[in-house]
Amino acid sequence: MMKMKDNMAGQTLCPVARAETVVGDRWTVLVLRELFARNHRFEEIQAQTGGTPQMITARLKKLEADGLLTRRIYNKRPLRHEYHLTEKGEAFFPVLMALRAWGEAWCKSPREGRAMNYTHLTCGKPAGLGPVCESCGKPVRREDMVGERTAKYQKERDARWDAFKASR
Amino acid sequence: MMKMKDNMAGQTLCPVARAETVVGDRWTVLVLRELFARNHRFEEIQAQTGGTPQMITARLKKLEADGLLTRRIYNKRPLRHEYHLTEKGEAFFPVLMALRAWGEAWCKSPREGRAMNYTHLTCGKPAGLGPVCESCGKPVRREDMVGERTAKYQKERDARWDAFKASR
DNA sequence: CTTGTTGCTATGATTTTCATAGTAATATGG
DNA sequence: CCATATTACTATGAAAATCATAGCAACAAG
Repeated sequence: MMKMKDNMAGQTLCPVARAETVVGDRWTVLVLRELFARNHRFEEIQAQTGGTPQMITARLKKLEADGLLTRRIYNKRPLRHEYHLTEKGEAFFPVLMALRAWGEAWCKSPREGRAMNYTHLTCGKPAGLGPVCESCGKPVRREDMVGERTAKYQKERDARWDAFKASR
Repeated sequence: MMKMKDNMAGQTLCPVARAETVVGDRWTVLVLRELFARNHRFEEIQAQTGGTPQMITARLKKLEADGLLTRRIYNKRPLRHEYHLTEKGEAFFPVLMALRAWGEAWCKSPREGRAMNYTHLTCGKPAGLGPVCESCGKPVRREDMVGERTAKYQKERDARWDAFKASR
C-alpha cells in the first residue's frame, strides 16, 4: 500500500520531503494525535479519528514499519495489542504542537474557544500555544506539561465515543 | 476535488484536525516549502516538488481558497501569475521548521548531511534545528533568519531543474 | 513563420478511499 | 450451555483521487 513515491524520499536531501513520506497524510497525523492523547487502543483511535477500520489498520501498520510506534500485547487469547509511541514517534511532538498552534490561530473563529489548555509544570502556569512557555519563556517539552481538555472539547469526544459505540 | 471530510473540520474543536483539512497532504506541504523558499512560479514549484501539473494546480487552488496564498499577476498577455504566501500562509512557518527538524533528526542517516543551514541574524550564529536559536537561545522568527542550502542540496535542486527542463 | 517558453487542461489506466457488512476469538450473563 | 457482547480487525464493491503521458493556448524570439 501507499506507494506515494517512497523512493523519492531516498532521492532527496530535503528533510521536509522525507518527513512527508512518513506523516504526510491526514489519517496518520490524527492517529498520532490520539497516541499523544494516550489513547492506545484500536477502538479508541478509530472512534476519535472517525476513520474506517482499514484506514486505521493501514496507518498503524505503516507507522509501525516506519518506527514511530510499537505494538504491545495487553492480552493474549484473544490476542490484543496496544499501540505506543517509540522515541521517534515521541519526537514528533513539536510538529503536532506547531500544527495545533497554527490550527488554533488560523483555522478557528476565536469564539469557538480552545480544545485544550496546557500547564507548564516547571513554572506552574499556562504554557500557551508557542514553542516556549508563554508564562516563563522556557522551551516546553512534552514531559513538562499537562494538558487538559476544555469542557466543550471533552464533551465532543464523549459524544463521538457514544456515537461510535451506538453504531455497533 | 478533495472532499476529505471537509465538513468534519467544522464539527470538531480540535485544531490539529482543522489544520489537517488544509495542509494534511504531501503535495500541499511541498508546495508550501517551495513558497517559503521563494519560488513563486508554477514551473519552479512543479519541477522541485515533482508533482504533475494537475496536482500543483489543484493544491494552488485549494491553498488560495483556504487563504494561505494569493495570486499576483507578473505579466498580462499572456496572463501569468506568481503565488505568494499570505499572513496565514507565513504563519505556517513554525510547522514547517518543526517538520524539518524532525525529518533531519529521524528520517536521515547523519552522514547524509543537512539540506539547509540557517543563520540567526539577531546573534549572527547558526540557528540550528529547534524553535529557539541554538546559539543564543531566543525563539527564532522567519524574518530573523537567512537560510543557505548546502552544496549537495543545491546541486540536487539544480539537477531536478535541469531534468525537468530537459523533459519538455 | 518556425521554434521556444510558460502555464496549464485532457485523457484513460491505476490506486486509494469510503461506506457497509461481516468474521474471529473469547468473555459474560443467565 | 447458549445467546449476547467485546475488540480488532478483514472483505467487498462503488466512488474518488492520482498517475503518466500527451496536448494546447498565448505569446516571444529568432
